[in-house]
Amino acid sequence: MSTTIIEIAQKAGVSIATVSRAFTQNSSIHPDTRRKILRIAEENHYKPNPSARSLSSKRTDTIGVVLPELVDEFFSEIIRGIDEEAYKSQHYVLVASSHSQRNVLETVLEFMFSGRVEGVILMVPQLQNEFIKLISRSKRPVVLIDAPQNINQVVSFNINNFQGAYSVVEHIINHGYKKVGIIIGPEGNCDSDERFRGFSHALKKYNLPLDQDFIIRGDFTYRSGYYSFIRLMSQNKKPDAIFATNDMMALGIYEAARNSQIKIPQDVAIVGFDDIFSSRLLQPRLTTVHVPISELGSSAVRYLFKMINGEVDLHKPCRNELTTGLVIGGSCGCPISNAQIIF
Amino acid sequence: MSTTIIEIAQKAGVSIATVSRAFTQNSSIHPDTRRKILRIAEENHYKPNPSARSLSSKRTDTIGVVLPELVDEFFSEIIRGIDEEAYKSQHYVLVASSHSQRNVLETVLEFMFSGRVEGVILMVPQLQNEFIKLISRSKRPVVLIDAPQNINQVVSFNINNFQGAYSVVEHIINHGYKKVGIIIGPEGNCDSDERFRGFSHALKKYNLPLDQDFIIRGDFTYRSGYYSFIRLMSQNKKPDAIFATNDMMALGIYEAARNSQIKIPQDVAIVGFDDIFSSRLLQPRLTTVHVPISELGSSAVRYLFKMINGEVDLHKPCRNELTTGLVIGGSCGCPISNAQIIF
DNA sequence: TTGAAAGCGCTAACAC
DNA sequence: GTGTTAGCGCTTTCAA
Repeated sequence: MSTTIIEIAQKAGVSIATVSRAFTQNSSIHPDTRRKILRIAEENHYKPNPSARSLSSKRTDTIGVVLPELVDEFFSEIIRGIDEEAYKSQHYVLVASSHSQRNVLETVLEFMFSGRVEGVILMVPQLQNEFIKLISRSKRPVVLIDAPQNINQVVSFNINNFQGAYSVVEHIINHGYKKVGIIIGPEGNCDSDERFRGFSHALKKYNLPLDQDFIIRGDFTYRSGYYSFIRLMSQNKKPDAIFATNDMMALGIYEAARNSQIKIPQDVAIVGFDDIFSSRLLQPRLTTVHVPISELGSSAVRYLFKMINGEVDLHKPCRNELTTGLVIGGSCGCPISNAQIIF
Repeated sequence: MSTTIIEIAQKAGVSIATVSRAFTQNSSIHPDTRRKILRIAEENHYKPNPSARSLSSKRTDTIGVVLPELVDEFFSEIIRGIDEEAYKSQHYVLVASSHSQRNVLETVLEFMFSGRVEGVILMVPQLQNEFIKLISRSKRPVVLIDAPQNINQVVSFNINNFQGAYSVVEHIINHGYKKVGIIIGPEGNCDSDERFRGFSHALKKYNLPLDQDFIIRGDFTYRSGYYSFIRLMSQNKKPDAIFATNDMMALGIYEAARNSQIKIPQDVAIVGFDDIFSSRLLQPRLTTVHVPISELGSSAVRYLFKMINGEVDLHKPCRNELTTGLVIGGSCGCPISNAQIIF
């Protein structure tokens, strides 16, 4: 077959153990011997066989990533963050996006119990109890991305949805709007829930009422933004500002507004959440909450490695919130130029 | 450690060979025996150890995917296509995006020669000869996504850039525009080259001159679209239609046009290429070329499996072009409503 | 259809 | 610092 350790050992005139040592970091071997072996290995295109290596060492140099089906906008950014960090630590990344056809739980189980990976980064929108139990018992480290607030038996990295929502809503309140509506996300979605909490908290802080007529449930899609806006604005009692709990719905709102000749922000102010690329193209530019996506991935990996290396306790719960930022556009009523920033 | 084949063999009262057979597809084993073994395995949370398995069988059930750093818009779609198809064939997907800091060649080599994967899907924007040689000698199958037209020693799946460009340019020519400009992509980029070929061919076909003043080099970025448009339109001799060789540049064009009070399509018609999400938000909607992204990934994987299974020759070059589609918006002058389609 | 046994290529004690 | 050797957990002949 291909070159093995034996061949290299023979050519270098050493034992296979020594060849092995040449390829492992912390092993006592004479620098000259190592150099020689590595040279010969190079010449013979020799690479240690990963299967053999991990069979005897129990290490796989691989981490698993389970991603949900939907979050398109995040996907590439998250993976980028993960891959970059994994690469720094010389690890490979095994991905699995959890199709509808696929049983997510099964995939995770497979990942965790088959010994294919040393740890798992898990991102599932609706986290069931089943998972939590599994994770908290797992012998392999698992780090969640975007875990519900109320889950506290796990390690997770999250966007600070509450703070982000609070600050963007506070921003519009400071503009003087008093009838602030909200289009929330799908039921049971933790991001949506937290963003709603931030919204409510801001209203309360500024003594504004939480009007049920101004709360509409969307599902984070463009389409639902479109129709939710129409519903909100066709009531007798109309909001003067709307917080779309994600940018995608804000895009839908813009179209609906255009179609019904409603001016943003003159007739109604709009703010979003996520700072997706497309939202920068809107006229006026959308005021929204910036989310540090790739950081979410890289932080998760960094922590995962700490767990793998035993620097932190595998089962010590740990919730981490990444700070969001406010992106000011013209949609909230701020007097900025309509011209876009060239990015 | 965790459960091994021996334990299961004992509990089932059979030899380890039989347990092994229960887990492999084409092996002669009594259905009852298999059922029993699988049940016991399930009860004991037993999964065959992948390293051990591939050490003795030479199979890894894993394919490698090397992606370039940039193509964000494609990234998630491509991976989705790949993952879905790989999942159907019970394979895992090992990804590596080739950061600038990383030596792509090295990664590919690692993938191909370390025995970690059974085949590789490779997507690199600028393909050097070094690669081609490597691939055509490789013992492991390699499928390229988006390979230059002139490379014919490899297996590749590509967008039919020529046809796509031809048809969208033909479309504007049919509108009666005679002074058609083009903003091309970065030097040496094969997509850009082919799109330019399609453009030229259409002009020639309809006896329109290929005016050097109407050819500007961009680099596929928003920014370059912006500035290239300004350059084109500040000449004395202005084009009456512009083919932006990707949508991202068309987005930049729209902003530049807005800033300089140039009306699309009244003053100048614009068409793009790629059909990215953001382009659907433009007013008027951009006429562009739709690209079957996820199909690119899944077709590549399907073919890779054929190679892995020995159904096709590893080194028989094979170029595949996926058909593009025309997406008609208002930017070319077509009389469609400004209202967007709700998608 | 099943079992026995020889590896797959490497790592990690343990000796020297 | 280096060699010897016993596995790691599985697949796959070969026999029965």
